[in-house]
Amino acid sequence: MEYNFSEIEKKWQDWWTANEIYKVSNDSSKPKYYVLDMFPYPSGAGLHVGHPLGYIASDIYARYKRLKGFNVLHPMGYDAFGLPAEQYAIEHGIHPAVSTAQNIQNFRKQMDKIAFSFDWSREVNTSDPSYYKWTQWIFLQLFKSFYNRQTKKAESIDVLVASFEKDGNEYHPFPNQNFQFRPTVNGQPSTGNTFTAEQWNNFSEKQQQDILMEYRLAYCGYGEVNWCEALGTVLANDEVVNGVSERGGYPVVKKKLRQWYLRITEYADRLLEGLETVDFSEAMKEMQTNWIGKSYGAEIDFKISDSDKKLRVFTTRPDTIFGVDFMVVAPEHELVEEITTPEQKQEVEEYITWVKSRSERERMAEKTISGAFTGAYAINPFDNREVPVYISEYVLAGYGTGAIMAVPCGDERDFRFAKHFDIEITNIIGEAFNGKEANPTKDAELENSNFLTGMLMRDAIKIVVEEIEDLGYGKAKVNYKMRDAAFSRQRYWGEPFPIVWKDGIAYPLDESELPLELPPMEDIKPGKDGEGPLSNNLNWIEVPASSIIDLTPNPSPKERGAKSSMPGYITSTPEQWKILSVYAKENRRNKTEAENKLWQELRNRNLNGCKFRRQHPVAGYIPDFVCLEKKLIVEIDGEYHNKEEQRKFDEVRTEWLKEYEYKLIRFTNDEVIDHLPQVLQKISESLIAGDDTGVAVAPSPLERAGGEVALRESSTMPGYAGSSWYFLRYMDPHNNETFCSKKASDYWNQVDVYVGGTEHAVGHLLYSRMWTKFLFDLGLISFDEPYKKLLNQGMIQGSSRFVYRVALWYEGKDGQEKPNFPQIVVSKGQYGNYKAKKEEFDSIIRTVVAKISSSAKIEAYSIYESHVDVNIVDGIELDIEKFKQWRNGEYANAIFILEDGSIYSESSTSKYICGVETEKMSKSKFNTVDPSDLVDKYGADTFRMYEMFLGPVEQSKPWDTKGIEGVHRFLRKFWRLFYKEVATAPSPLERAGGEVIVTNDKATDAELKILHKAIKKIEEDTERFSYNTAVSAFMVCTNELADLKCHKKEILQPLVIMLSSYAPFIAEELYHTLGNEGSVLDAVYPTFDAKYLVESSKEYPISVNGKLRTTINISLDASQKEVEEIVLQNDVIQKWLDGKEPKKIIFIKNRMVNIVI
RNA sequence: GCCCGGAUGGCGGAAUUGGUAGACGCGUCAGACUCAAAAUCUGGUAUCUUCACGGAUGUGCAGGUUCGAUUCCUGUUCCGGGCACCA
Repeated sequence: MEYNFSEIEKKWQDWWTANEIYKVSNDSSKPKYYVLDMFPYPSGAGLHVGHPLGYIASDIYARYKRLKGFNVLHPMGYDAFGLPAEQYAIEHGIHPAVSTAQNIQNFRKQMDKIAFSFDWSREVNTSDPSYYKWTQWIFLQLFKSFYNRQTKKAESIDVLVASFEKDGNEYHPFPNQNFQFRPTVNGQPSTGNTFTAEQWNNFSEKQQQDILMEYRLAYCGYGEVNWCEALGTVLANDEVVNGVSERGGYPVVKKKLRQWYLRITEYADRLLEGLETVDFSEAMKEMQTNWIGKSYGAEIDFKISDSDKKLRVFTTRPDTIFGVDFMVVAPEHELVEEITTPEQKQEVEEYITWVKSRSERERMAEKTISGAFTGAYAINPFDNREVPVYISEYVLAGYGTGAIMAVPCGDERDFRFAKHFDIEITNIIGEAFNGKEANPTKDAELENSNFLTGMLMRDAIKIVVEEIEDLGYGKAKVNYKMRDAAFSRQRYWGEPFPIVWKDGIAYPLDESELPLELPPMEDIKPGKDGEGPLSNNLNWIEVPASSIIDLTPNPSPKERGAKSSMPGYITSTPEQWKILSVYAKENRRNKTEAENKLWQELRNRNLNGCKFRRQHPVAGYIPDFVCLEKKLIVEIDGEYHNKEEQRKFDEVRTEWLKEYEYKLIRFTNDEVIDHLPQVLQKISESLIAGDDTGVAVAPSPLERAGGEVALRESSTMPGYAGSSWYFLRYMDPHNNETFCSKKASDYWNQVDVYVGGTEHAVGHLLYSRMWTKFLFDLGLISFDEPYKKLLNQGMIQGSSRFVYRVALWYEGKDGQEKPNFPQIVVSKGQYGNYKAKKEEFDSIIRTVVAKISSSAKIEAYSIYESHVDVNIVDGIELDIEKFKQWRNGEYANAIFILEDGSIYSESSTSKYICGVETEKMSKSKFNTVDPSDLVDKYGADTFRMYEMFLGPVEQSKPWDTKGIEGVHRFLRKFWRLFYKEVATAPSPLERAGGEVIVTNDKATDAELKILHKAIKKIEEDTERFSYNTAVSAFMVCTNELADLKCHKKEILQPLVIMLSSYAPFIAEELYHTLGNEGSVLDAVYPTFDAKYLVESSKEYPISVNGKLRTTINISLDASQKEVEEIVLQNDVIQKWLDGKEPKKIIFIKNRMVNIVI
């Protein structure tokens, strides 16, 4: 029988689904194992071959662990909030919920083909209210908590309030030392950053709340963002290029906006300590450590000359205090304005304006020195030396105190700055400084340094710090590079904050009001003054103030009878139409029985003379039937609608259509088929009612509240909110009482293996580690690190293919390309000639042009590289016929100059060779490969094994489809160990007569050796995620068994079981071929027995002076002396010794022998 | 600019602890089967040199440590990832 993968894969996929083979219980006597993939963002582009790499790796491991007797949790879901969907909505008018639902369906379809052992009953989606209810809930806990530095954990804010009431903030100073606390009590300004219990009790509510905000783990503050006025929106650093927006090229400036933050800095030390308890790569730990950036140093205050102001700097090198030649302050530092002298004012302001347009990335990456002198001088507290104060972009406001003391002899940037501004450099390290470049050493002896002179810098640090503290010039300080995490986005498509503002105070919603659902909005555009799009939705954003005080639930938009400011159109915009009409056409083709039945009645104005349209786009939706005049939509719920996610989708749709003042009625499939007359009656009634059923407009909240209105937070949460805790939700995905029951999290505990890319090294991984620690502090879970082990998967890069297009210019055409002239493309080798042997190539082009037109004369020509779809290139050879059809026949009439310089015709023997380059995989580069295409062609098993065979999981590598055949051949060869194949038969049909050839004969030692060698290798490799070598071990052992013509069940069954984690379909089929009942997933992993691999001798490599000269077979029992004798007698060695005595003979048992002469 | 990775035949890669560099697969060449093609099977395939045996060179580049280095150290080049609103 032939290995018919499509039949086999369909068969077992259905069988597994029917038997719910992947369903995992929280209740099992087996030990647990949790294998998790990083959340995918369901992008519109669908999966490409890079995505499944990690999923296959984790799937193999999950299946392997199951065979090893574990209860394995291996879930999948979607990180579905995000900017791309919102951007798509803005550009195409398709609601994010809709495009996201479509994308998810597409992802799921693609994933299902690859046979992942995901327990889909646990699927989560961060944009689903039943999920983000708990994201909001955790946010509220963060909001209601502070970090108690005494107990080193998060605690309820009530604890803090109680402490304030009793002792003021004596025991809990403000976490942010830069915070300037200046409330007035009874008209008197307070001093310092402390307040007493009495003061606290006398503060107004607003004052108290402002103070508490300084402690909350989720708090609202102000932060600088890249603001683009023209787009009315905030931009990411990489969306800003040279001071203008990447999209549109509009100016971008820094702007302070109100932002929510997570006080992750409070967890900095614990995040560092935690790294010691987890199994992450050293590189990963290093990246996180560097990100947190803990450094020890000192804060020193410098007085400003002729002023009462002080400039506070942070330095890690207080030992260089006598080498300070100038100060540099961040341009946005609040002191700048106060200390700048009138003469310098203009220069400073101009510089600040310029810096405002620079992204932080640009500022850090900039090599060119820039800055401006403020005109002010700072006084070194130790020697009273006055040094100039500059501003420069290389000092960032957010790091340290936003000001540095510059020591040009010890710091490279300071040195370059000094050179640029001609500042005299003080040398405090003698010969260690050569005057040409700074020397950042800590090991030089200090000179010119007052009381430190003669000391080693390293030792001086401690002494200066003590001195600084004693003299009151400053204090020792631990600094972190990490900043609090900005937690709000001025976007629509994210979790709404469960916060209501009134008189500048943030009130949390009552937990019973969660989830606070994202309201449907038709037009997603930025709000005013940097507010999020939600601020435009007055019906949602405005809340009666009374609802805060008594915490009564707010009426839903539905209850309020939302009415939007709808634009006039009743059907889709041209843009929407363009996209949706394709789907609509598809839907019309694939009509169901019910749809057809109803359509026959509705068409031709059968019902009240109203015209119905079928699958006609309305806004961003395609209703089954719509009567545009009466604004009535009729939907039929087929099987398709029974799915959970589809229902959600439908709810959104209904909500939306209401906004358009459409009415929607819905029937089930069965109703239409079995009760058509009743259905028609109902539609008819709705049509009549439709005449006067305008949506009632309820009074606005403002009216109801009698003018007392509070506002919801208009920002939404960032992408990492939902993904910071999702691993917990999988444990208990349907729980309506809590985010995850303690019982479930106690059972599943930490994620044992977490698979994902290094691009998440410092973002997602740090945030989710912090959330875990927080939930642990509150006692909600019993572990404080989410991921026990991390496996980093490499990226799969695209392998782009190029054709070389000749652009011709003709005489008299003014540098214009002649229209209607066939395209000319040249093969890669000829493109090489164009560069190397121009004359030879010129004559080819002339010949070609002459052939096309005798009159055309070329003035000049040049050649451009142009991406071509990798899927129509076989390796590097272009499929010319497919290429001619590509992109609607853009190249249909093209002339191809082949590798040998000839012109392509049907009888050509030469080929068209494409250029190759490794680039990021992206649609615009035509180098994406859809896994589904490969699965269709070779089967999921082949695809899975090939992805693993490409190379180590951790390593990035370019994708090349070419090698997949080899893996496919291996699976067929493996198949032939079980089934006889008449290879010489002329057709597959005739070859299919082969029968099962597995025998129950006793295996020979040689066969057992092959088997156990494979068990050892494959088990070890699987255990350490070295899948490429494991696949290779399968190949080796299959080749060896085929050579021995071994068809014994004793040998084959263990192999099938091992193979099942890599190629589950073929393994399941062959497992049944061997006569087993049940699924191979529940088989037991074979046990390795070392006794089959015992060797008595080894073919030793013999080197002379480290160079291999020969090999000799020597018994493994031989002693060094015996080995020396054997080796020295060997002819080859004799020759190399050339009569000399060896100085030394190195013998390492079971390894090698080396003779040193 | 800063932090983290990576670099081995024509290609993807192997060498797990410093011990036979190139396993396995692709590609390619030759052969078998076939009227032919496909499929399948067998064998060769780092480079240079040699009729051959063999020899020399070779793991981005330049050094170093070692009896011995793809592996350890120093420097350096190029490529990839991250740098806080892409996820």
